[in-house]
Amino acid sequence: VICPSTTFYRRPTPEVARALVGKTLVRMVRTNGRKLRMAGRIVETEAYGYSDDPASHACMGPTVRNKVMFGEVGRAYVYFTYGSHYCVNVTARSACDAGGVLIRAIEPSEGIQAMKRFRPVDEMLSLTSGPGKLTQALKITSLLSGVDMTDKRSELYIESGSRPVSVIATPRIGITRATDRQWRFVDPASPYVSRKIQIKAL
DNA sequence: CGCTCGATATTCT
DNA sequence: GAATATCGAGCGA
Repeated sequence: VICPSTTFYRRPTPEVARALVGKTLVRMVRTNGRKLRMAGRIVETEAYGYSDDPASHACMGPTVRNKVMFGEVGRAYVYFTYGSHYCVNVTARSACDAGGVLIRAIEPSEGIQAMKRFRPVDEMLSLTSGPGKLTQALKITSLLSGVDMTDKRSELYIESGSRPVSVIATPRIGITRATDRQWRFVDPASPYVSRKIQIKAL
């Protein structure tokens, strides 16, 4: 098992977002000298980029919060929103400027008991089927912002996974600008996608 | 089931 | 002061 390198992330952000569907998100937690591994298959992503993307945190230029998006690719950009939720991105872009890929949902594969401890829920399907849910289940906070996700030694990283049979592009969710862009990428076979796939109006 | 609405704090205007 | 890359309780069908 290998980790996609910085080369993988040095491409147009929507292309990276699409390619990340099927990869494995890994979270290592150290507790009492023990290593605990939690992992899941990425089934939903969204691309955010560029100064010409009005929906992106980066569109107004670098600030204290978003500066990671302007740094090296393949790093974690974690932010806090709506007063109670964290969201995790991987930085990615082709050339200058900025960009990142929001990880919106994963399908749990390893360390499920641990995830349930960090995020107690009745329904298994509610464990990691959303950007704020999966960060809680994997114990991801802004303390992890900036970590190198191309490195196995990190507490949070991405491994190569299995290629999905198909990937569908839809408009992004929860934003008010640039809603026409098809920059959300979903594995339609997974029950863990955060919302039903929108059918195009005829 | 599906939809509406309120919580809550960090960030930027 | 306003907005926010969300979630879940509460309601009605």
